Amino acid sequence: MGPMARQRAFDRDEALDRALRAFWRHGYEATSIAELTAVMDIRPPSLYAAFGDKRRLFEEALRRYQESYGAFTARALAEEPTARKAIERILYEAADEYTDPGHPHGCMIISAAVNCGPESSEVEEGLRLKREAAKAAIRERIERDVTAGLLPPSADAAALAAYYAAVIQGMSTQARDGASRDELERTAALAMRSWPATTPPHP
Amino acid sequence: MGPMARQRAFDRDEALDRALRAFWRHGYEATSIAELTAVMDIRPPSLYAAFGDKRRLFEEALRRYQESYGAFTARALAEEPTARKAIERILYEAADEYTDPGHPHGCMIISAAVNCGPESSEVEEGLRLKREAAKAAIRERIERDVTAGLLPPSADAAALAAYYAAVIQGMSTQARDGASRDELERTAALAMRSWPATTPPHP
DNA sequence: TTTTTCCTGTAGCGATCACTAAAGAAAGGG
DNA sequence: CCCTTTCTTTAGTGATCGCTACAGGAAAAA
Repeated sequence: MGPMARQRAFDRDEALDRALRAFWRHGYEATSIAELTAVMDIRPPSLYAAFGDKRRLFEEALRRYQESYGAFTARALAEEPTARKAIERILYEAADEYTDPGHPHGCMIISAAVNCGPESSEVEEGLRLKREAAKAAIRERIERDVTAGLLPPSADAAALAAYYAAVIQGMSTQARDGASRDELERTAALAMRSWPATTPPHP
Repeated sequence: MGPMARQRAFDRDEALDRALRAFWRHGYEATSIAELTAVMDIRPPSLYAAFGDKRRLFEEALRRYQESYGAFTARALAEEPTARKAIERILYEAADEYTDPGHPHGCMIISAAVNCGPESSEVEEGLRLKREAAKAAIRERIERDVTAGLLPPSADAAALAAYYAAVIQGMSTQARDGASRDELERTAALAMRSWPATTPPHP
């Protein structure tokens, strides 16, 4: 065995969580290394040794976001017995999660890379792909219910998925603008009124 | 008469329109003076002499946006005979306008100041107030129809306004992510299914 | 203690940020 | 012609950007 070296003096998990919240609130480009080192309470060399560079720190923070704060959509799609119940649950959990006073409002994947210069267009594109993937997951869940006969064949799964994706993205913007949980729950209730009849029109 | 001076060598209106499109696409902070002078085809001193500074140039571009590309919402609310027709028209015109290949996609007021550092929080707040004003205008238009008896007293004007504001904001995000006009029109159609019955339930 | 190894803080790298001083150039009045 | 005015261009300003060289300190094996 070779000699042991000095150990890290800060909590990597807590530092990552603080970076996550900074990126969540202000976005990728607008969060400077200076602000990151301030909220993480470390100096730049420690940040670069532990996380690589700003891009990799953001990507790791984003992965953690998806596994924690942003995991409720995948959970609902996997656990609920019908597409309708899954989407209803997503909307109401979004109303709760997006307005939680314990962390920044809205969805990080929707709002963390909207205003980007040419140097971070890859970050922008990465988040766009995640939004597309979320919309595709909703569409596939609806298609399953159409195939199973729970929804009429006339139900347009792609259109419904695009519609509910838009509602969710709008709820995120509203939450960032200060909307309350109750207001978002009323939006969720109105959005569910667009759901197609579960019984297909008989011939 | 005093002596006459040298005249401006560039078209101020066209330069403003090009700055507008740059801000529209990349947002306030992510659009640098270097990029602005490049697309406007002028040098920094000409920009500062004609428009003041970056903040004032953005505000003037935003005013022009509201008077041109973004004027369709106010027009619909003022011209249509009912709140329902006004909102339906807004949604379908948004589907068209947000995906117009002749200019950046989405809505500038929704997306131009999402990721802001502490130095441009006033720009962020200014756009937030414009979004709140748009939502309030929708709410007041619905309230007018409730008072006129076109909608049942049970219709929650504030909730409906928040819901349609969220749908519009979601459509803007979808358009920026590459959604087609047809896709947004299907979202508009689905959103209109949440409209309350025009005839109040009789006792 | 000595040695080895890696973390930590200071201090600063080149590049880019928004912005501007200074001087040349264009236009019409005298 | 010259004069005045204001545009234009060149060439920068100090500040901040993401990032890092370097030296010193901490921890454990020898």
